[in-house]
Amino acid sequence: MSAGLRSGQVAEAAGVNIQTLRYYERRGLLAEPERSNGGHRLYDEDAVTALRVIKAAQRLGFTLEEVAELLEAGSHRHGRPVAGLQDRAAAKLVEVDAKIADLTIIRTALAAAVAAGCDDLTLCASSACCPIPFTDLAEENRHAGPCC
Amino acid sequence: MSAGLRSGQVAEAAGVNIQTLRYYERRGLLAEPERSNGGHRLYDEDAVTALRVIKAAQRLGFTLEEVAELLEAGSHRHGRPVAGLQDRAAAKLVEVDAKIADLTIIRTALAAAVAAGCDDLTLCASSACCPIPFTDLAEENRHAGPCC
DNA sequence: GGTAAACCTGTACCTCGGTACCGGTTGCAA
DNA sequence: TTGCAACCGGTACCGAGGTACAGGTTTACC
Repeated sequence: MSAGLRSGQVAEAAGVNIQTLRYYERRGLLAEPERSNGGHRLYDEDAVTALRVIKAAQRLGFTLEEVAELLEAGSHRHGRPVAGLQDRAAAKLVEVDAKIADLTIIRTALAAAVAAGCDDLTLCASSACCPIPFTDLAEENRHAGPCC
Repeated sequence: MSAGLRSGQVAEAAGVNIQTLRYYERRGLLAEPERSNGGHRLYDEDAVTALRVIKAAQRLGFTLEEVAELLEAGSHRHGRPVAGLQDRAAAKLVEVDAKIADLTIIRTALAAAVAAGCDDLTLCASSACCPIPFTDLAEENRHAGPCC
């Protein structure tokens, strides 16, 4: 039997590129695996799980840097309290909510543009009866005032 | 009276960097303005509007490339029918809806993680009674099955 | 033992939307 | 006229998350 998974197998199993494995290793997200005599990486099953965790965290909106910190925080929590998953998740929740709110406004504007039959940006911008709230969108002061 | 707006004034008025003006000009998003005898750009008021339009379109989720095409499509629509704002907005609406759906799932997972008091990613991944649906998030087959 | 696929390191490159720096010119006001 | 801010073109760089390629070694199988 083989003494571990080859990098190609791990990449395949986790659905990532082989280069990405090495990239994560460089970034400190993935532990350095054992090596064969010839220097080939030999992973254990946990590596696949680790990759899934990373990908899940990414999908939760964390950057790779944040993921690295989270893994750090989880593994050796000896010393000062690094803000853990708990706190970061709460903070991220706020971010995600904001993003959803943003997208919802955008959705509304898009839907309105479709409904109104807008077909020319510059025309719309000057026609003043166009449902795209240009200025509201351009500036950061979003309060969804009526346009026309 | 001055014969037009200087680039600094336009940048200020539209809330963008001067370099960004030139960048947009290079990308074909902003028309090349008049020049002073010495070669300084002299914009008219429309330039500010144009910038606002670009920024609005960006906030609607269009890339600069798409914005450029939209402006092209709007201005000289002589010849084959380039898909206009109408169609693209509809397509973009679908994208935005998908993004919102994604974020909503993420939101739910984050909220669950906070509620359950998760504080360690790797622990959670192996504990199997953690509310973060790692596999569902990692893979693209999202159907929000229950975790524990 | 031969050979092809997989793997290795290192480095360069990609996209996207800008931003920064450089050395030189112009505009404008005192 | 002098001084300084604003502007010019050109080029390089940022950051995030990878991806690609070159040139060489190792593994696995027949």
